[in-house]
Amino acid sequence: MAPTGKLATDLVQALERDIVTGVLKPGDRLDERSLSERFAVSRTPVREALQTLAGTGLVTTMPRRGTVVASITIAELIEMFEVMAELEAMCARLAARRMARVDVEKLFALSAECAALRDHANADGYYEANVRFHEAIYAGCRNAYLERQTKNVRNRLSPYRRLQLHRPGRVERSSDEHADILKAISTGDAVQAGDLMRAHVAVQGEALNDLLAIVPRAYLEPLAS
Amino acid sequence: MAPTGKLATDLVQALERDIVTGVLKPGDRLDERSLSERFAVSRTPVREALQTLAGTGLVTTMPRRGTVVASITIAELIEMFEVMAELEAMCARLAARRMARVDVEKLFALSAECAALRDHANADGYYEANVRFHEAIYAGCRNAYLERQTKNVRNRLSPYRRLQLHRPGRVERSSDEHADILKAISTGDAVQAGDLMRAHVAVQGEALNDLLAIVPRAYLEPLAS
DNA sequence: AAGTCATTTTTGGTATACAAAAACACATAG
DNA sequence: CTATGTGTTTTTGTATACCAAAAATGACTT
Repeated sequence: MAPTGKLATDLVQALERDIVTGVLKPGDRLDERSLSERFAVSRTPVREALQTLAGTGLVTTMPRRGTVVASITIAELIEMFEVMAELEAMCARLAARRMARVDVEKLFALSAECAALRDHANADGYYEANVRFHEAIYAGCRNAYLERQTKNVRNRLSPYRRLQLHRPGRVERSSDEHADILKAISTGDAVQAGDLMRAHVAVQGEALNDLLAIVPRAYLEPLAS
Repeated sequence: MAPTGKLATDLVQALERDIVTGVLKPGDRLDERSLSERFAVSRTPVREALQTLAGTGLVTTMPRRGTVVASITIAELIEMFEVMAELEAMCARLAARRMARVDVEKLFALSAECAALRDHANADGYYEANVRFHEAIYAGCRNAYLERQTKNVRNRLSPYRRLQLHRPGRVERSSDEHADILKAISTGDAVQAGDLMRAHVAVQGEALNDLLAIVPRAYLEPLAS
């Protein structure tokens, strides 16, 4: 009818946001018809959007059985954290060698922002600042491809990462680690920056056993519910 | 009409193969209608396949301007080799720690296969054996996610990698490096295996300046031809 | 009463049709 | 001769209609 002129790309962005921010939880069904009427478009662009999201791994499409927000098994979660730690370490290592002074200044500001929020018992606020700090380091590696890849893994893990910070004492430790990483970067100690970042990320992966006791059931079940 | 029952997934595989093997070269237009009649399907599954390929980065879709086989600029190529080297190094490092003895035996066989082909002036044959050797190491890291990611980067680089081996002396050196990497893996020296693999892959990236003089023009031009 | 098979219903996959935008070509004017 | 503008053509993007397959439900049989 009224050809909206809006692109299917918008759907990808909207759904991605809903998944990353947790509005849509792993395992949630993504019904093509409901989505099409919710966004006031036909099923075709909805299908294309889901296809794209399936490519990034955010949703899982089982042939003839529909698409759901991707659930990750514990084994996959551990694997992804292992890769994530290495990619972030690489970002930090390269950032220590390549980051411009002016960008390091901005990184100091972001670190201060994190530190300011650490005591406010505001885990969500800290989470946002934390994301900005890490993304500034991704950008600092001066490797756009690495930056994209790292953000992609982060996005897939984000529904699970968010829960991590609710563990007691994690915010404080995280903030301290940020300061150490920043110090290594600002002094150009690439190896140290990489090692610290790897540990900073890996500690979340290592805490997966603890996670088992905290996380809602739906987050952990494999795709076949 | 005749409902094929076959999945659009087949199209992805076919196109992927054509791109990876070089039948379709970077910059080639992928016209939806021609593809649909070539594969005897309608435009819908073709579009879905292209959407999927765009997700993996093998093709580039410019809104309203069609999709082409992804061209990579020199800058992107360097970036991707930088990431590739690190991912493969990680695979080798983990493989040295986790690979089963029986799989190491198979790796020895693959290495011997490479060595056997090194003197046959058969660059394509060596290329295939080389791929199998590397993929065996990916599998050996026992991290399916890392394996997928690494294969993905490799696929995107493959049109450019293939040319590397045609450089004089490269096959021989590559084969020697395989032997050294294998030795480190079989003795469980994880750090050494990682470092050797990183160098093994990175040397191709470092040779990009040489590549400039060899590669066909079409391979290097940015998307906007 | 329970299990199995058939039918119905829902939903995913494909094809076709239509609209809009961009590429192309030709013509005309400067 | 070149450059710009308009009309045509090609092609992408979206909508709708159709078909097939799987899940759900109900009836019949054992």
